[in-house]
Amino acid sequence: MAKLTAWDRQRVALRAEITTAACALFVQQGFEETTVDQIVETVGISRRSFFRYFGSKEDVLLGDLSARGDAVARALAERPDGEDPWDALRAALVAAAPETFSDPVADLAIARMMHETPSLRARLFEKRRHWTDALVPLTARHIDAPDAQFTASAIVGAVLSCVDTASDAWIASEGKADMADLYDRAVTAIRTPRRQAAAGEEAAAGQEAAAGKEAAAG
Amino acid sequence: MAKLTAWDRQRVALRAEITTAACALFVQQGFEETTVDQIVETVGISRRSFFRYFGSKEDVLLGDLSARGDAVARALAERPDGEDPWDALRAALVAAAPETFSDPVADLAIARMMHETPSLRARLFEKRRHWTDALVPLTARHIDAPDAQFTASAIVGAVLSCVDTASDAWIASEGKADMADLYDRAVTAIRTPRRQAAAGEEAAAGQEAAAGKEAAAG
DNA sequence: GCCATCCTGGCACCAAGTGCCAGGATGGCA
DNA sequence: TGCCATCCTGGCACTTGGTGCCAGGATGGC
Repeated sequence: MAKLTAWDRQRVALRAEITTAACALFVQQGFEETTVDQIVETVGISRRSFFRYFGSKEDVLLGDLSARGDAVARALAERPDGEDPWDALRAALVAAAPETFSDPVADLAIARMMHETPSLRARLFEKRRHWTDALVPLTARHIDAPDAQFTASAIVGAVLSCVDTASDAWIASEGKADMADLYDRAVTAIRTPRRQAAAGEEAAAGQEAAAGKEAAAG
Repeated sequence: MAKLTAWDRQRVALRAEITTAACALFVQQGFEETTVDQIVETVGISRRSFFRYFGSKEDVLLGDLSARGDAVARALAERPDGEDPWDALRAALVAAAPETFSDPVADLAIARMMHETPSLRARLFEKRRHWTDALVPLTARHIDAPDAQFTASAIVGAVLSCVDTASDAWIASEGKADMADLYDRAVTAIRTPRRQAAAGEEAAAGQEAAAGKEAAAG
């Protein structure tokens, strides 16, 4: 199967070299301040070739993120049938964690950069949107309700939102906090009822309409 | 106070004219397929002036979104002190609803465009990130816990995620569904316990754990 | 009527991407 | 060993969004 030609080796090596050089420049002088021409010059390849290896400057940092999304989806697909959707998603996230949020030190700088650079955030969200598309149908399988698809969308959205919240806190903690713990705390924060009255009202609002009138109130 | 000079009038009128012309082109041939030069030519102004009125092509559609965010923040600030954060946020959203998600027909096309165009989605998320920054401290006020800030982040994130889910469904329904109803259903979907076992485990993870010691666990 | 202020257009410029084409390295095959 | 298809590369030209700069015209207070 693995017939590695000289091209393949060269390609992998060059791709790695570009990534290394680019990351060094990014960390050193910032993402937006680093131009593709600079990267190209450092590595010693042509501008045109760079864009053959990476579709965009952002892809140098976000390239393998799609693969990570696939890993989560694969892990989710293997969860047992009757499992609670939250548990299934959490397990899938953890299963893909070795490549999702481990890595020791230098990743903090990268993470902070993604956190602070608009164009990186934008691409990140874009990739994550594809995760969502893959995750929603797989999650719907864990929900028995007439509107399983809708419920699944809401849950997947909330889960990814919790991942975000956890990431933010993780970065704020200088990478010292534990990601899984932060995630669990975020989920707890949104799922724990804060007042009984509210819980009662929301339960009543549930499946059936409940709205329409509130819309008019606005 | 309102000393409207000829400049002001001209500015407002021109801005509106640009918006109208641009939207027409966008709807007609798509957002990405429409170039700034085309817009400029239709309106009869210079390219340079266009970018004086709108910081980017996307801003033509997303320009007033920051104002909407401010409206939500203002509404949230006026909520009574002891109120449940979810209720407060919902009320704030509804209070700002007249400019947040009313508008009858043509908005569906715009909404769908925002939903489908990557660069628009990106800017949208960017704007919404500013909402978050404004909303989190205002929400923390409604939470009494040692980690109110973190909890508030999680809740605001989840609420906006629900708005997203609702928007998606609203678009999917061709604008026929009721936004407030969809939002409530999304919140219910993520806050309703699906299995008791999971609830117990999550509750155990809860409140304490501010930071620090769990870091070692990682 | 004079002058500061504001807005405009036009120019040059930068950075990210893309399409196209010629040329060189690679590897299968005779 | 030589031949040929394949793949990759570099370079060029081009498009698009966006910005800095500067000269010139309209506006409005005095």
